[in-house]
Amino acid sequence: MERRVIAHVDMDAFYVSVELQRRPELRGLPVVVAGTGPRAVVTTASYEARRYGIFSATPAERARRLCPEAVFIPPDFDLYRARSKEVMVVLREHVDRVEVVGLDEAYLDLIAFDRPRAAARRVKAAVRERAGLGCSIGIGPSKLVAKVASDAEKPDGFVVLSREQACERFAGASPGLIPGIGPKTVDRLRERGIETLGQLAAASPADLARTFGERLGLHLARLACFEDGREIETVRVAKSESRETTFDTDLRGLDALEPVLDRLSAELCRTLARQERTGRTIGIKVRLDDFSTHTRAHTRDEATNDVAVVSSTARELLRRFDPPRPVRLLGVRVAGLDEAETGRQPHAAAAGQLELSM
DNA sequence: TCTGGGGTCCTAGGACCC
DNA sequence: TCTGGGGTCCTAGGACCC
Repeated sequence: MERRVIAHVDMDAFYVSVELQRRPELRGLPVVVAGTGPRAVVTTASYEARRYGIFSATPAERARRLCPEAVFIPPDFDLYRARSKEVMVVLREHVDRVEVVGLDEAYLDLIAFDRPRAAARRVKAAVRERAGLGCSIGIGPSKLVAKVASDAEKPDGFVVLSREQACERFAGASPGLIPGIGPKTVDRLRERGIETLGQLAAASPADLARTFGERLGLHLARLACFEDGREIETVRVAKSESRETTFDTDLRGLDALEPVLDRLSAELCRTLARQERTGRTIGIKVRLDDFSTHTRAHTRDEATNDVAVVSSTARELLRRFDPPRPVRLLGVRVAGLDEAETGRQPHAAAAGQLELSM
């Protein structure tokens, strides 16, 4: 494989840092960006707040109990999006090939630089100077090593690792350190006596394949050795777009749910229309009070972003699902966005029905 | 103390085609 | 009466990421 030099830039406590720029008097205090409703969760916590055990996805109610003195700020995503764009502009001024990941992360292809480390230092300084924001940077031969390196010493980190150094440095860490190995997989690994990355790296790939399936098993074996061949993708095109909402208290019955479905459909279609995108698959998502999540979808022959079509399809899917318990979350999704400009031919079966009905 | 919103990718099974 | 192999498309659920 080609030699590669990749940097991962991770903004430090991005949303909180942006908020602190307009409220500098809060610097050094526990600050939490979180929604206001009874079911809100923490979006970002300042490093001071993290010392109280408050992290992303902590329920806001719990965060308040953990640290009553903390300052709570409702999220302002329009602002974060705007500031994110500024940061990405700075990155692109320094590096040709940039892959943006969400609002606060990016991969940089540094292969063209004689001195990639110096280039990354310049990027870090420029982000601070131009945007007034701190970031952590990791550099490695793959996205995986770069990402883990950027996480290793944040905030304000700067870590360069070879694949071998990454293996050595994190051999004692939980497999959950690796992006892609989540809580469920960590549990399953622990059940098999694997508690560290070193143990995972030492496990036989054949054994892993037997327990986790061919694909996932071999994938885990590779991840444990920090082997990762993913390339930097400078353009990403969304394949689906959705709107969803969690109710402050559970809703029951179609009469209560359908107006919400209509509102979500309208918002979604407005966005799609503005971007001149259409999709063939219309779906709904329903989370019940027991937190079970159900999806239903219908794929049409023609792509659409027509609110009348999306709304009525979503209503029909909901009517057919007929939620058997109180509903906590409702969502609408349009997928298969603009996959082929021309649209597809109807299925033979569907075409047959059309003929019959004509 | 229950657990947001917006995404991606994978799997498994069924329908259907050649 | 017993019945292929490969491929695509679609749906539903689940794991995971930021």
